[in-house]
Amino acid sequence: MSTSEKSGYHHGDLRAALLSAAMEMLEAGEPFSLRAIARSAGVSQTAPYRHFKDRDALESALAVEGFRDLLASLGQGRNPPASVQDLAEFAVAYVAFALRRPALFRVMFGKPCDDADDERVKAADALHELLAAALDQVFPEADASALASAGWGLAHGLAYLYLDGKLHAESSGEVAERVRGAFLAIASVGP
Amino acid sequence: MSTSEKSGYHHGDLRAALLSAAMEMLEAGEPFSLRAIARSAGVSQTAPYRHFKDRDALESALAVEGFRDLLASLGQGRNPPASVQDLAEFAVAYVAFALRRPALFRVMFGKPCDDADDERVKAADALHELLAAALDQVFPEADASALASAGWGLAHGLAYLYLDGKLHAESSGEVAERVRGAFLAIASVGP
DNA sequence: TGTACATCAGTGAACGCGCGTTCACTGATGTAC
DNA sequence: TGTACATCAGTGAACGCGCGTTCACTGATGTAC
Repeated sequence: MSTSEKSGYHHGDLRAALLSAAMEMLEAGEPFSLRAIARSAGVSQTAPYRHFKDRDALESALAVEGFRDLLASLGQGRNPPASVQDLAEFAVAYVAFALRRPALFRVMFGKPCDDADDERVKAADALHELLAAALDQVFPEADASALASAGWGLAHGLAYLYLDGKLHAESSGEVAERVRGAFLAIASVGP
Repeated sequence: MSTSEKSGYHHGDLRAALLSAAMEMLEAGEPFSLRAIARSAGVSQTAPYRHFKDRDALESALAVEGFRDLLASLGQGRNPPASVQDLAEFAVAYVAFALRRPALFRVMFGKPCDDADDERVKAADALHELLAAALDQVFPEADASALASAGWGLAHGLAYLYLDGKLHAESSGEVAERVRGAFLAIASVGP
């Protein structure tokens, strides 16, 4: 951030360049390493250490960006949810994000949060809160926390099951339909 | 299997010994590699190649064992489910398994199934079918497939969220309670 | 305005690491006659 | 029963790999006087 703003230095803004190179590599499904990123940013393999303490730091920065993007795609073009159907669309968007950017999704969630990285923890929490707020809006009388965990868990689990090939679908449209169906099915069985 | 039965050979049953060494290492949270497993089985580092084509083959064998164990712990000491409460206990058991054997759980689910490995695919399918059957038993009139995906997704997602530190709980008892709560909460909101 | 100095971004060579896999081999077990 | 042979489980050395990280460095940018 602070680094990103001064430009005109040697490289201009290596930090941002490294992050976007890393994103591209993740997107392309290439294996992710400091050296590869440096290479792809056209810079010596030790240059990243100017901007990131170590591999983990870079990974966390990516995760933070990922959480922001995910939040954005959950929110964009959507009114506050008012019905179970609206909530199902959250799940659909969540799974779609995971399938659109699988490697990034794995980086975001793939390891226990290091409590050390404030930004990362905050970004994950923001997601949780968004979901809780959405559920609270639709079911103000229910236990929002339990519902939020359930909604999140459901979307998250379906995302991973599709990602890991345990559930199968032909197209992204079919995935969306299945996710919607699962969400509505479980929300309507009642005790 | 065929190999496991003849004993009195050089080692007796290296295949089984390697698998159980691998399990122990996973259980102990140690990084998993062919060499480490060979070492820990007290055998030269190339010996495993007698029994497993490559790393993937060994990993798949572990996954298959894992699926069997998971199926067993879902079934054991349980009558066929008759209510939403019973189903919630499935989810509780599922998440408990994941938290009890996190590294194994990641091996089981951590990568797209290679269609090549029949046993592995079958083991994963067996799990899916068990869940579908359970749900069908409780809600015979509903769309069992959508419900099964939902139930599985919910349990799977909660498992990963706890595993990756995105949800937190003090004790395994608390996890169980939260999972149960989430499951019952979402199953009772109705449309 | 010009010079001397401090700061700091990026370099290039090198370290040690464990890994998966191959190869030609040794030596124990089982089998045919 | 004993010998000759085939089979196959396990050995040991070696390959090439990319990785994260360190180190002392160079050279460009900004700053004080």
